[in-house]
Amino acid sequence: MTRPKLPVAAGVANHGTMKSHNIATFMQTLRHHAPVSRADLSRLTGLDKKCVSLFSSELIEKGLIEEVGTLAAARGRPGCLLDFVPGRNFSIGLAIQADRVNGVLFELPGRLAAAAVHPIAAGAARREVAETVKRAAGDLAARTERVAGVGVSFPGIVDLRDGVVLTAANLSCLDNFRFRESFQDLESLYGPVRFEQSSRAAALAENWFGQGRSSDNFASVELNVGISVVMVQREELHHGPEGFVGELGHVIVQPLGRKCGCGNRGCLEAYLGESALKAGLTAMGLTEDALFLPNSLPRLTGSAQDPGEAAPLPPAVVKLLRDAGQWLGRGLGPIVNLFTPDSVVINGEIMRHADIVLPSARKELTKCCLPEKLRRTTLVASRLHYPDAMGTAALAFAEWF
Amino acid sequence: MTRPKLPVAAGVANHGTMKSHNIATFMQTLRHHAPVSRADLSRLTGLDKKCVSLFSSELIEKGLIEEVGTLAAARGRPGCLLDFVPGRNFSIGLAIQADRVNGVLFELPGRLAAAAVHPIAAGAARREVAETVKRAAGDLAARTERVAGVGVSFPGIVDLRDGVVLTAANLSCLDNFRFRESFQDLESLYGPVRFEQSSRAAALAENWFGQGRSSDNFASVELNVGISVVMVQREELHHGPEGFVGELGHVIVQPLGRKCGCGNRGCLEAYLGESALKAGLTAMGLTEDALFLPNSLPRLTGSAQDPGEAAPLPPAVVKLLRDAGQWLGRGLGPIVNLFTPDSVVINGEIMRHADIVLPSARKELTKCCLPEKLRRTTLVASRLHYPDAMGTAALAFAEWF
DNA sequence: ATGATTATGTTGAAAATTTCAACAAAAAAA
DNA sequence: TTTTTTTGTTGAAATTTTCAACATAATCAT
Repeated sequence: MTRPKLPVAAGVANHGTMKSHNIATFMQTLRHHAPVSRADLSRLTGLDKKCVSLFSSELIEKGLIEEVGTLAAARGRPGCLLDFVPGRNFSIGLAIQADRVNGVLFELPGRLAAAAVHPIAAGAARREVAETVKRAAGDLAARTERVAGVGVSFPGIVDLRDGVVLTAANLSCLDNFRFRESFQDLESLYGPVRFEQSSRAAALAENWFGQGRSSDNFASVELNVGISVVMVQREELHHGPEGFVGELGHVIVQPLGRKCGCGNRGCLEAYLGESALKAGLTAMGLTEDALFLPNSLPRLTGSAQDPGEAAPLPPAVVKLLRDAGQWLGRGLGPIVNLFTPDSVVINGEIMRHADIVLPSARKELTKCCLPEKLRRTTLVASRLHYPDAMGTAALAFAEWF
Repeated sequence: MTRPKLPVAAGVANHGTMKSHNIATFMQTLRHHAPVSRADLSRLTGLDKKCVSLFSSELIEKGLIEEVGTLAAARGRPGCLLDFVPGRNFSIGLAIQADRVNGVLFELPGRLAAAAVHPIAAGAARREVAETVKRAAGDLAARTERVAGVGVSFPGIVDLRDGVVLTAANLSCLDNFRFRESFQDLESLYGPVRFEQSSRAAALAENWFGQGRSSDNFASVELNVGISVVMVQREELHHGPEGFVGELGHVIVQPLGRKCGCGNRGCLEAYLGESALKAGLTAMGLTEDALFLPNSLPRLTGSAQDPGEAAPLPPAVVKLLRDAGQWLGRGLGPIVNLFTPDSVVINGEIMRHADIVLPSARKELTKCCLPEKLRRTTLVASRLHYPDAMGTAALAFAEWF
C-alpha cells in the first residue's frame, strides 16, 4: 500500500529565522526611535548588547544606517546615535485607482520624498494602465540612485502572490490581468515587486505612519466609491480569503431601506457611497465641487483638516455632512461592538470635513454600542496623503522587517 | 538632563524560543496526526530528522509520548509510530456559568475522559463558588494520577493574568474576586492555573477539537443569556482590550426596535437573548421546557442535533425558531461582510434545533451580505459538549504548545 | 588636578540549537 | 544473496545568542 501524501505544515524556526526576527525588531525599533544609541536599542528591543553591536555594524557596512552624533547622558560615556542614512533607503509605492495612479517615493524612517499623480483616461486599456504604472515608477526612481523595492496596490479582489487582478470594481479592464508578468522588467530594475489590495495597503500605512502607529488594535476605514474596513491587530492585518477585505459598504444600516447596487436594500453604501453623496448634492441643486475637489495633488504639508481656511459651507451641505456622519456611525456600530478597537482611522475625501462628520458619527454610535466599548474607542480622520501608495511603499521594505 | 524612560518592546528570539516554537509545531502535528512515525513528523513539520529524534527522546524520557508499533511502508524499513501515552496527559477545564460549574477531564490527543456538572445555588456567595470550583477540580483530578494543568473560564470581563473577575453578568457576586489568590492551593496540587473568558475559551475549543479545526479563519458564536462572538484567525483568537469579547448581542438588528437591557433599542439580544426567547414562549402559553432543557448533563456521545428522536415541535415553536434564525442571520450579516470567515460555528441550547434555525438564518443572510462573501461562509452548529470547559482544558497545555 | 563612579560599546569564550552528511538498521525487491 | 529503499541515529560543523570581562569616555567628588 502506498502512503497518502501528507499536507506539509510550514513554520520551522532556525538560526536564520531567529536572526531575521531579531533584525526586524531592531529595524522597527530604529524606525520608531531614530536617532537612538546602541545601548538604548538594546534596552528597547531586549536584544543583547553584543547582538545590537553586530547588527549595527552589518547595517553600517551595507550603508543602510550610520552614526550621526552623540547624546550625552547625565553621567557616563555618551551614547553614539544611529540613524538611517539619508538619501539611501527609498522604496516606491504605486496605487492604482479608478481614474489615476498615485505614486510616492518613500524614504526611511518615514519621509514622503516625492509624489506624483498620473491620470488614467476613462476607458483606458489594461496595457495603458500598466504603462502608466511603469512610467510613474520610472519617474520616481529617477530621483534617487537606489530603490529597495516597489509595491503596487489595486482596488478590488487581487491574487497577491501572482499579482493577478481577479475583479476590480470600476476598473473592469484589469480583470484577470497578470501584473506580475507584466512587471518583470520593473522587478529587475528596482528590486522585488509586491502587490497589495488598496484598503489593506492603506491600513498598513496607518499602522506604520498614521494614527494607528501606537495602537495595538485599530480599524482603518476607506470612504470612497466603495466603503471598506480593515482591522489591524498587533501589527497584523486581518486576513480573510485572499484579496477580500471588510465590505463595510454593504453592512445593512436601514433594513428595507434604499436599493443598493449589490442587489440588497439598506446597505451603508447606498447612503454614504460617493455616488449617493453626489446624488444628494445634485438633488440640492449643488455641484459636486461643494464637497469633492477635482483630482488634484494634495499639498504635501499641513493636515487633512484645514478649519477656517475655506469659505463657510452652505447649511444644506452641513446638513448633508451631518447625515453622512450619522450613517457612518451606524455602520461602525458593529465594529465597535464586535472588536472594540482603540481607534477607527477614517480616510476619504469627505474627511476634509471631519469636524462635522465625526461628532455626528460618534453621537449615532452612542445609540448602537455598549457604552463601555465606545468609551475605549476614538474616531479620527486620517492625516496621511496617499495612504494606499504609502502602504505599498512600506510593504516593499517587508523583507527587512 | 535625565533621559526619559523608554517603553520596552518585547519579543526577542533566542535558542529557547526557537526550540519552544519547534517543539510546539512538533506537538501540534503529533496531536493532529498521531500515531505517526518520526520520518513523517519530520516531513510534516519541516523539522530536521535530528531534531525530531531529539524531541522524541526527550518527550519519551518525560513519559509524555511513547512508541506504539510500526507501520510498514511499501518498501524500506518500517516506521516506528509515536503517540501520546494513554492515561498520562490530562488537564482539567472548569467553566463557571451563571448557575453551575462545568468540569471536564481532558486527555491528549483529544479525548473527553470525564465530565461533571456542579450546580451553583442562586444567590451563592463568592466563597461558595470558589469552593465548588475546587471541589470539581478535586473530583476530576482523583480520576488520574497526574494533571498537567488547570484552566478556569468566567463569563463577563476578566483580567486574565491575575484571575480577577472585573464584572460578571449574572454572577455579580464574583465582582472583583481574586481567583488567582484563592486558587493557590489548586496551583500547587495540579500545576499552573490559567484563566480565560468563557466565549474565548469556547472559541479555542472549536479551534482545537470542533468545527474550526481545519479552518484558517472562523467565527465562534455563543447564544446564551448574552450573545457573543470571537473571531479566530490562524489559530489565534482576536484580542480586543483585556477581557472584552465581541458583543454580537448588542449589534443593532432593528433600528428603533425593542428596548434592550443595555439602554439602546433594537439590539439582537432583545430578540434572540435567552430571556427574549423565553418571553416569546410564555406569550404563546408554552413553558420554557418547550425549548430549553433543565440543567442536565448532556450525553457524552452523539451529536448535538438529534433529529427525529424527540416528539415533533408544535408549529408555534417552529415559527419562533424560524424567527430566531432570521434575527440571527441579520446579526451575522456584518460578520460575513466584514470578515468573510470560512465558517461560523454556533453554540447554544437553541442549536438543538439547528435544522430549523440555520436555514432560516442563512436565508436572511442572503439579504444582508454580498453573495460572493456568503458563498464562502458556512453556518454550522457546534458539536462540542462543554466547549468552554474543553477550551480552558486545552489552554492548560499552552506551555507545551 | 585626580581618582572614583557611571554608562557606552567591544571582544572573546561558552552555550544552545539547527543543519548536514555519514552510517547503521530493517524490510522488500531483484 | 545482493541491491534498493526507507527509517532512525550519530558526530561534526555552522550559526547565533548569551555571558562576562574590558576598554572608553564622560561626570562627580575631593
